[in-house]
Amino acid sequence: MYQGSRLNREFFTRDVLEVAPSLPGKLLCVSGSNSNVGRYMITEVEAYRGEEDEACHACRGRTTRNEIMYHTGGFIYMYFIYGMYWMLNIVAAEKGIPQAVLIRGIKGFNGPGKLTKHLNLDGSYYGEDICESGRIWVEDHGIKVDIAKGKRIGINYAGSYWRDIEWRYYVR
DNA sequence: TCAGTGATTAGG
DNA sequence: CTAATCACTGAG
Repeated sequence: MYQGSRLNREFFTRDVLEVAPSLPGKLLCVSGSNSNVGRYMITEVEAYRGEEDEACHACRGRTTRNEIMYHTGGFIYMYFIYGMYWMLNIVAAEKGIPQAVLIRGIKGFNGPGKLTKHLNLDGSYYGEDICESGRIWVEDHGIKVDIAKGKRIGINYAGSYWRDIEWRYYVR
């Protein structure tokens, strides 16, 4: 079976506006408890970019929850929302710059809450290094996809500039 | 449109 | 300690 190349530190330490649009078409790989590996094509992501971004969790500075966003790119930021759902994010940029990509959809399971539930991703993945981890990583299989972009979802509390900026990228 | 559901956060 | 909030989902 063809093994794609694993995305490395160099890939994730770029600015989130470079990392996010290059993720749709890549394969999210998760090692199950039975040691089988599931591979799922990423179909939709959103970029959250620094303390100035009013929709970013780091917009009010560093907290216990968003601490990992300040690490160098490639670490996983998981958080629990609405009492039910885990959200999967991958940290981007250099150390000290809080940026992350929210994985909103994979082929067959669109919706950030649905995909984490299906893949059994929870808080135990918080801080996992997606460049080195044995249970979650991302591969490039050379799949070419047509990327579209639009406004981010569910951030109506943010000011109009941040609410309307088109930082959601998805497979057309 | 709206409720479910509980961690996180700011503020006393 | 309290109360408000929330990068969602599914039902009506």
